[in-house]
Amino acid sequence: MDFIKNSTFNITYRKMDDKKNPKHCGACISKMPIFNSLTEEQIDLINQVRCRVKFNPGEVIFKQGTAMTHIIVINEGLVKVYIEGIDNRNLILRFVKPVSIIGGPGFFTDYKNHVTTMAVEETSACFIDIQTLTDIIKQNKDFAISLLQWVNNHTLLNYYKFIELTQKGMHGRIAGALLYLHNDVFKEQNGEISIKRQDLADLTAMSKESAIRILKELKDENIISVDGNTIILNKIDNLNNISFRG
Amino acid sequence: MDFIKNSTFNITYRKMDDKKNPKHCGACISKMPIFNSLTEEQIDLINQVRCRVKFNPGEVIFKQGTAMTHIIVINEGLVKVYIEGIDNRNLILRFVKPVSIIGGPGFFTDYKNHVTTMAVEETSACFIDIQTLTDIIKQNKDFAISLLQWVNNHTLLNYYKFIELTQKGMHGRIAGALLYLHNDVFKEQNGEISIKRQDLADLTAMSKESAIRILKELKDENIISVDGNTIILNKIDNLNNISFRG
DNA sequence: TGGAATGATTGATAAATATCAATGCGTTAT
DNA sequence: ATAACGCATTGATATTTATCAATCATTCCA
Repeated sequence: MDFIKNSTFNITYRKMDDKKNPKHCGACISKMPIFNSLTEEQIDLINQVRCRVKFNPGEVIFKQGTAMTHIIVINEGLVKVYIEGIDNRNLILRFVKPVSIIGGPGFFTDYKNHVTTMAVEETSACFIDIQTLTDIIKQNKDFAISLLQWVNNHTLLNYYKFIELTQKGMHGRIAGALLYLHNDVFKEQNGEISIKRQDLADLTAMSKESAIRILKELKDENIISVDGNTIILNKIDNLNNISFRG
Repeated sequence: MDFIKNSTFNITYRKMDDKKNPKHCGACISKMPIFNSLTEEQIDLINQVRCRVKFNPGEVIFKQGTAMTHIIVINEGLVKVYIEGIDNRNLILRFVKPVSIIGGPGFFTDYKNHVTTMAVEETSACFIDIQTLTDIIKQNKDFAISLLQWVNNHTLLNYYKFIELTQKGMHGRIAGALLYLHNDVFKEQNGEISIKRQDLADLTAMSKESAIRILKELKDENIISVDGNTIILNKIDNLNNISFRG
């Protein structure tokens, strides 16, 4: 099971990320409230069908437009979830860190991926096929309700994002994005976050140059410190004010 | 049941909208795919607990921030669903016409209304309490899946809206909004739609003056005709082009 | 070690969009 | 009738934001 035979080239190679592959995925699942209602049997079933894969930074996990055959659980690393929009412009919806599930609005609708998911750091993810998941949902109504709760939570975040993107100026959006990264993505890292300029622009729906300029202003006012992709938030209160004022 | 005693003023008055109140709500429910999987008993239950109310234009049905105690079904009229954002600016998420259900992301999460729903035309709506609906969901897994499908469909529309609002210029957004109103809201009305200027601005996340100016340009090019709140789409292809180009 | 590629930065400029103020125009209330 | 109100319109202007072009730094690779 841990070794895969590639018959085309007649090579036996070790399954990727095998060393860190825990014996049973109950450990991961226990960290996600959405799976609270699963029975032992259902967890076992997931454990049997799941497939763990490692991705390097920049590698696409799901591509927008392809068939949605699996959902994934991020075990390690960091990924960004974004919509590929007009003229090669992307809109980053969120960053996802371990341990979290990534689904999509294609589930129960057209079974397509409507976003692209890309590894930002070295990432390992478990793939769980839609059919298994559907079977479990049909067996377990509490799990269905958990899913509804999960989706509704995301809808709520989308509502906030609508206001963030359409009713705030660039300063407010950048401050909001930095706070989001601090509070939700790079927690417990002492106010230190890490993001590429283009990603910051894609997260706030502005041009890269504009994002850089706002960042520079914040740096000049000592509200943040910048070193490459690392940004240190020196004055959170100040950022909160800027974000709030818009 | 059709008459309500108001004890404070000792007046017996006819329940609003009583005349048009159908005997049983099966008729409405049959028009909404989301309710396909309900049993006769479950439809009867909804029929017993629902409460039909009429609203005048401009009246708020649900107010953002209040407790979410019911979902509604729009039977007649037209409502707008919008987020109340910053500095009294609103963002209209969608218009809803009969027969459709209006829920919200508060369901299964914090049980609050995260949007405001307002009647645009004279509207009648049936209120169904959350508890009854929850009971039915727990009885009927297919209904739970229908709900998931419904929510996911809305998420997908929200994704389109993200791109619409953040990656298109004002011309594209106005054209897109006019086409949305034509295709989804004022269907089968010969290309004639009706909307206030402020609502068009709130739908496209721009100032009212900007919306008016774009509208005037389109009128000067004979792409649309304007008479008060009535707008006639003369050249749909042209609007599609403008919307597509952004 | 010298490109070549990638990403960050800056300045100059143009384009997009909002704001402000004034006016007009119906409808409603007194 | 007249005032008051809400909504639409227009012009002038200010602000916001994107684009373009050039430069710089860093890494990676042959």
